[in-house]
Amino acid sequence: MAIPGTANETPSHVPRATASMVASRAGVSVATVSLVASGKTDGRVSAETVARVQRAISDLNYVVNRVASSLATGSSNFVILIAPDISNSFFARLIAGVRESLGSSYQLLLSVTDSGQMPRAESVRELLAFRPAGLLVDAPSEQLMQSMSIDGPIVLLDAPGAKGILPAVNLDVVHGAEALATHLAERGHRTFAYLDSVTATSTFALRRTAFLAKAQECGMRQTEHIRARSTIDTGSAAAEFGKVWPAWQAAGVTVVVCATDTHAYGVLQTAHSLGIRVPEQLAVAGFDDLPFSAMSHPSLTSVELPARKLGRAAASLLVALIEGRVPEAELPILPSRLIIRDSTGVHN
Amino acid sequence: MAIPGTANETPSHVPRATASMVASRAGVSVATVSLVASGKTDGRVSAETVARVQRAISDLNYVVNRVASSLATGSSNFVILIAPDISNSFFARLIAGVRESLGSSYQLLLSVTDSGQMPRAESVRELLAFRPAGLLVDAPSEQLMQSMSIDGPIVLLDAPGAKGILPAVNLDVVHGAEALATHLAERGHRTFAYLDSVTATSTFALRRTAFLAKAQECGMRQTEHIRARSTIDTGSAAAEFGKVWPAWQAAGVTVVVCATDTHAYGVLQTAHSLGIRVPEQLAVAGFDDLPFSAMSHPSLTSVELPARKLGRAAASLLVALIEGRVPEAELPILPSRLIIRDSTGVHN
DNA sequence: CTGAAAGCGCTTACAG
DNA sequence: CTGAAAGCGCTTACAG
Repeated sequence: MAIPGTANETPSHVPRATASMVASRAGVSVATVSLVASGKTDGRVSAETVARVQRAISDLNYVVNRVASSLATGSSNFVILIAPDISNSFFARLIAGVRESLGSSYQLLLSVTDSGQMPRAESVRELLAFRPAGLLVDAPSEQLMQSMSIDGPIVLLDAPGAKGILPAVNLDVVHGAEALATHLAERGHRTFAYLDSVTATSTFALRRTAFLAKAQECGMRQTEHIRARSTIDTGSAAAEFGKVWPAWQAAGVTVVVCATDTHAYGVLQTAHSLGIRVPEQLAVAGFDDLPFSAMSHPSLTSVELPARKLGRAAASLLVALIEGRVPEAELPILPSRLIIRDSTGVHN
Repeated sequence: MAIPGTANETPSHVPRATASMVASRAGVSVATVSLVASGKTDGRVSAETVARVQRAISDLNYVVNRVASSLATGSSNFVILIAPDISNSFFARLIAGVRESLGSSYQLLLSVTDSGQMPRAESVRELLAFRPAGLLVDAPSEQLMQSMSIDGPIVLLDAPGAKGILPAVNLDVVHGAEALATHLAERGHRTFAYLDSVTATSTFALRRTAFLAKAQECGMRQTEHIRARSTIDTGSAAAEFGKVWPAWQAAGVTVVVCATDTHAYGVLQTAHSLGIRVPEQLAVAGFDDLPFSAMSHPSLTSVELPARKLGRAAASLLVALIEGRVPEAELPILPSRLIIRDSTGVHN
């Protein structure tokens, strides 16, 4: 079979039209073509000329070469969002929010880091080499924040450690984590375990420390074997939980708190296959409140994080920076909310 | 609070270093800087000069401006993947596969269409204006395939209708869909309903038609109210199922087949809240075999689609096209596989 | 209202 | 081994 568009079929690559081709077809200069193509004709180009150029543009299927115009103007119209893990509906909502604020003025392009990896300073530099109008970096590590030099509009998302280093929009993870600790203490839990993410993202550090602090304040205790880690992946979390459960059980653990709902799903899965009853024998909770958490078995108690608002706020701050406007002095901190469901249901 | 890096703090934007700044610091020409920066020095630049230029490069933190080099060479080193819906672990695997084939030679950037939308021809053109090295388009509509002009390396993924129009890598959805129909017929089902995606993606059309054909061949029948649609979203699917269930029930439907597992989760959710027992009263099945399908309640029967392999095959074809190599004549069709779980468990 | 020309920051023959 | 120069396709003052 001949593959369409490849060498074994004579591709017939029509060379892309340039402004000068349009110019000669319309009988004008490239300067005029540029004006027409970018809609800057008001009081500068006669209506008749505009019409003639537009005809030539559509005849030739001309599209302005963004590479050339970026170079000429020193600016571009796309924004890159660097995200550590995209296989998560948290991101779908985040992206939707970013889109809302970006509107039609900027194209959004995503750069996804490899699974379980953090965005690296090196890849940020490579991306910057494309000269995006701005950069959004989700959940960067402390290290990345330190090593990033400010040379262009950039906004961090969900980067609680960014204070004073770079502009950032954050979630109020702390209140949600505290509400969770209080809730568990009220249900009578005394010994908990924490299943963390392997990445050194500061949002995860904050989720953990905020929960731990409040839990201790409420009289809950941790044992030596209190903490385990896995990548943000149901399978890995399930395996990790299976490995540490014997030690946790021996230590009297009655509730496992997970860095993300995705981790929690893994715990539910292994608990189910080991015959551990949830929530009677073991309570489980997570962060994110992914849509699936309402329908897992049992449904999952989770700290809801306002992903869409986060995206919206971050992108609108970025646009302000790009356009040289001074953003409102106070950056919003978006509230989190505890959603109580069956996985922490009984135990009193 | 002063926002770091913004106008209210005197940003101190260090202007980015250019090749000519490096050149004057190292006491060489920009041509030589270019050679050193791109590693083309073999037998062309003396070791001593190379070292001197490299010092200047690191002193000034110089990074080649990709915009300028793209314009100069007429080519870039990034690939854009256009995807209709990313909030789905199918994509995490697809992307991982694409990455594997792209290696370190090309940067991958994703462009996500709005939820429930198909990639539009217009946005493809806008993206092309950035002059990527190549384009990957996942699950395009028939219409998009028709209207896309071949002017650069492009590969479609999961586009069964692309035959002969553009190069594409496809999944063998048909066998999986047929296996599902056979399985359901063996379980004694006679009347089925189909919950489809709203988008006009050809992969969804193929899933449906392949299933329908085989189901009829096996003696199953459809009623007038056989088909419903929703976006690829658990909540919408749940709502849609709730709306059509009375009609389906009246028609004697005993099994609902869904275009994606995400749809199926919605059906499970509504079934649960309506007190419909799955699988005793209603069997449910989907396509994709997302990780969650192994742990939903009940676990979900699904047609597994090899996302990672799809990504790998598509990207390696694209790289071949970019580099002007003639790809193997025969494009692989990647096999699908029926995974039978509890949601179609009994009923005999 | 329109065009000639400089310049964005690179790369690549071409001379030397 | 090294540099001067042209050119990639635009945009934007500047003249007219």
